[in-house]
Amino acid sequence: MRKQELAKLDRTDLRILEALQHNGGLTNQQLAETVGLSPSPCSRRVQKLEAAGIILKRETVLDARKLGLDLTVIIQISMDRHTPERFANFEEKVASYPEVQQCYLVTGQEADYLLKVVVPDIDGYQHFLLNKITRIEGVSGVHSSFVMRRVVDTAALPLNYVET
Amino acid sequence: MRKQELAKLDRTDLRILEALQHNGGLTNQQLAETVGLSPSPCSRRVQKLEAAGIILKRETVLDARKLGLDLTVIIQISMDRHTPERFANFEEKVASYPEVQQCYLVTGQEADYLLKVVVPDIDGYQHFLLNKITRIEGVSGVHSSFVMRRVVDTAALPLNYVET
DNA sequence: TGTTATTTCGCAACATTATTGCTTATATGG
DNA sequence: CCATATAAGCAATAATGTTGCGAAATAACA
Repeated sequence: MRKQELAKLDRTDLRILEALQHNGGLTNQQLAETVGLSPSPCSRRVQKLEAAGIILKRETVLDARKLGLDLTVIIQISMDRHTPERFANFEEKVASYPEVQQCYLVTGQEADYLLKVVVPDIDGYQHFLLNKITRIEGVSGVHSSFVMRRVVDTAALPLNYVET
Repeated sequence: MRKQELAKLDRTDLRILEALQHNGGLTNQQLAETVGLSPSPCSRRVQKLEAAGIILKRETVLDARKLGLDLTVIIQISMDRHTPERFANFEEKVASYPEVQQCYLVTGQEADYLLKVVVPDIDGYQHFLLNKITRIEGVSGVHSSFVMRRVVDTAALPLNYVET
């Protein structure tokens, strides 16, 4: 995995990305006005950013509470054997569970994987843990932290670090 | 904070939400075809879902690597005193840092807060930690886990649990 | 610094898409 | 089984996105 080639972006591109990060529902006209451009070059820039893969995808964020999904859990998982096969199998299983919003392979002695899962309630979580996670081969340790308050939750990146 | 009143949604609403979750860039026409509806009732349903707050917002997801943001870190933070003032101050500070994508107040003895932050590299992380996080009053313990691989990363909720 | 080449802009025309009014159909409840 | 309410589809309208092209600005080079 070679070092990613950085695209050359000017301030206008960054302003576009910044605006879209926080409000993906903006129309091209609104976006154009926000960044001080007429609609046509604005649209062309967005197309370029999509073609370059800098804009990965659009997501629609739903209200979990209003859908009866009241429990979010952060799970730390450790594996007994660190073989590529175990890891591949674990990742494949985990990726197939709709409850899993995030799964990262991380450094650290306490855990190999960090997961964020969403379920309706404790019962649902117990079921998920016992019937799905702990049944995956190689899972040796599980530690759960329950989310009490969501202070920050966004996909927005710190674009202030990006060179122009 | 009383129990959230669940909206009554039929299968069509759920199909709309499911489609939009994974592809917020769908046009209303594409969405209508996906869920087997003509464009007008489809548009009206989406408007209702937005008005009801079930659709919270649209986000545009960017490629961190292509922007030179190569390091994602999960930070566990513990506080020395669990007073509301300390917590409020911490949360206010944390919410103002663009590097912070997520911050949750969680249960557990190891940590009070779990953060996910994005920075360009180790240097940037060190700077963030020393000049921002550890300077917040009350922060007594910090443990960092570095993300090596992103297995799953989505905002999509498990709508299979939602009653129709 | 003058000149050329390249890029990006904005206008206007065109194409596509979203939205609204209204009628018809489909459920719901008495 | 009829009355009422809810949602669907069609067609017209409104709004929005997109493209070609000439002008302007910017950058590159002599």
